[in-house]
Amino acid sequence: MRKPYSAFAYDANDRMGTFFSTEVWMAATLRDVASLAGVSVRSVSNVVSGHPHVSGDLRDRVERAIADLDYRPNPIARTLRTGRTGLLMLVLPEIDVPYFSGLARDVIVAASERGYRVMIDQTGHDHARERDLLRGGERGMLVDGMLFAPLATEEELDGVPTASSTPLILLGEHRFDGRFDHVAVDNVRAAYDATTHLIEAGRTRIAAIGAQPKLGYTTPLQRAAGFTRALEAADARPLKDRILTAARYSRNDGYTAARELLSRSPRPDAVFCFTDLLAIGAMRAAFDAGLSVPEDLAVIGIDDIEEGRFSRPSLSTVSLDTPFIAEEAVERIVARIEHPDAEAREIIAPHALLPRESTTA
Amino acid sequence: MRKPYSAFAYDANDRMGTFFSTEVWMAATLRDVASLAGVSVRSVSNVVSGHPHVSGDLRDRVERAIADLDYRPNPIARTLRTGRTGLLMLVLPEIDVPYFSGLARDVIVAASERGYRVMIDQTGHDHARERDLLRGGERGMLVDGMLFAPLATEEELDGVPTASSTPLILLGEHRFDGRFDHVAVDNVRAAYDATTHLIEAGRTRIAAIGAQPKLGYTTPLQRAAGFTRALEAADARPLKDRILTAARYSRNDGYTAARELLSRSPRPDAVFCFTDLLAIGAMRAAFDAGLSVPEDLAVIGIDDIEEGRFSRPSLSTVSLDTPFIAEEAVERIVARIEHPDAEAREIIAPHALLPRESTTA
DNA sequence: TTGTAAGCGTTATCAC
DNA sequence: GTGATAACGCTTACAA
Repeated sequence: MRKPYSAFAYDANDRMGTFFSTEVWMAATLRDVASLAGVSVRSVSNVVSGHPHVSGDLRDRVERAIADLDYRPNPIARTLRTGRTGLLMLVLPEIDVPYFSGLARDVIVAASERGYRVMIDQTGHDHARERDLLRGGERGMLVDGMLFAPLATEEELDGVPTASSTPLILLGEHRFDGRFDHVAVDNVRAAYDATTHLIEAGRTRIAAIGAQPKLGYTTPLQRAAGFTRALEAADARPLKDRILTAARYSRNDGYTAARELLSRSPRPDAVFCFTDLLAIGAMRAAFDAGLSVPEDLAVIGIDDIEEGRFSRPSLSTVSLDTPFIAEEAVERIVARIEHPDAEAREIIAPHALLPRESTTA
Repeated sequence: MRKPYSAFAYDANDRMGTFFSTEVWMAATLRDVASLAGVSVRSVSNVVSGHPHVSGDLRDRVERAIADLDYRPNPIARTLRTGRTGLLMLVLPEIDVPYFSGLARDVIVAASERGYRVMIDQTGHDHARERDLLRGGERGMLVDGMLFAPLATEEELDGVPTASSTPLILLGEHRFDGRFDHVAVDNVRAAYDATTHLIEAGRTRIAAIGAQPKLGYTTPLQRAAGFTRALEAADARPLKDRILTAARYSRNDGYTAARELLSRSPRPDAVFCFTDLLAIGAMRAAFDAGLSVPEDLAVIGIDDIEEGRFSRPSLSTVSLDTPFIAEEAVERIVARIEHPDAEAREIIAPHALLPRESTTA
């Protein structure tokens, strides 16, 4: 039974009265439950919030009233009072990039295990938006904590008020300055491992795709560094202009860059793509140019998206363990919400080289 | 400048006093702004909410105070008062299924253009969860409206209180009973078109993948119906057990089902998959069996996910126009939030056959 | 153990 | 046009 409400016979202090035939239904409140059960709001609140000190008889009466009225606590009112929303915000560039949708999935699951729900914010590479989010714009008050995954520049991270603002966890970047909790990926090492794999497969003319045209994003810089370092370590003869840019890390950007690459002479015999999506595009470009992978061109990416396990050939890659990242990030943010002054920590997520057909067939 | 707060010298009614050296900072409230500007809270609220009746001088004073205090309105308090959260909830089975992450992306964009933000709820095929969401569980009060995309059964949709509950838009199903707004896909027709395309390509032993093992989900039933109808219309000789089940619409389910299919004799020469993801898996199964697509097996899906445009061969499919669906769904939900009693409408999203290499090379 | 009442930060209803 | 003040529905001292 839900409580009826009629405009001309409504009394805020005694809404339980008679049954009116009307179309408007009001949600029951604590006070309605209290007055139906003949107890105080305090007691009802105790029952609802699972407070320990309630006698069995009273609890029964209250629970019956709750069922009768189909009462559900209003989360907004509760939040205004307690300051806790039970909401986490996950900020990422684009939800439909497989790596990020996979991460989102894992974050949602991990959060729900700890009683939190997740709002997703797509920045769409909008820097003003990212900065606003970091400074805790209007939205800040709506969420208990933020998981921040976009490709951010170091400058962007500076000037973020560290105390006072919404608890924040950085995801994926590597540089750690002690201000924010940080679940990182060892990008330099991941790129190093991928490149070394190409070298060990006997490739000698190795290029890369994924540098950013102008902005100082940390991730691409680190992956480029790992690439270069691996070539130096192997004493490989450097290709001219060996790192191509890709603005968006889309399949199409990989396609375009690879086509450019394949028109060169001498043609590269291997390409390390900063993400799997770029690699997928690169492989397609090779086929369209009449080449075969890996015979003419070995291709490797980073991310281990499922698409690469089913592509033809299957895509060699470096797996980034998103379940670990998600799990750890949620655990950290929950800890920080409870202890805002705890020291910031950095956690490095494991990664693993996964050789598949695109480099080893 | 942000307002300082000190435990031993704090006065709720005059928090502007002196500057204390302390670590705890409180967010400024309307009253702080009012007292700094020397006006009433009412006037500040007017300015903040863009109310028309405010004199220029007063507005200036208030705006300066807002800037000085770095004041941001508290969305929770505003919500408690107005009943509007500015939040939409998008319910879907799994965010990392490309079709749904694409839809989510488009919904988030469309919502943000209308001043709404989006919470995503992953049901993970949990029926109890879906039902609870539909009945407006605790979460209901947190959002202004719900966009419901999971594969729901008809029984599930019955027993949902239609008035009184959170505004609801159904996405993707076809049956329309006039109770809920509905942005639908003509699943029967889409499946019919895909199947007819295979027939016209000269295929004679056509199978399908994607029926659900037991539950009465609407979408698979409709796609199966379209498939059958197309074969009947063409007077094609039916294959025995021609529709295989796939519990989750994953690449792997497509792979498994296709492998079963390809071991039969006579072997099918074409397969219609209820989704692109199943089709991707089916293609890989064909390659692993030493067959080629489309020569030995033509493959077509539904969804038009980007992955299919880059796969080898590229995947023939039926495009579902998610931007249209998202746009329309958000427009409908916003309209319904504003006019709860408006008559429920059904909108059919367009679809289009996209023949590609997997059926026509 | 349970009741009373004071806010949480807004918006909206009254007066002026 | 602007100023006091009462809600919105909940949690939680403080009392009993």
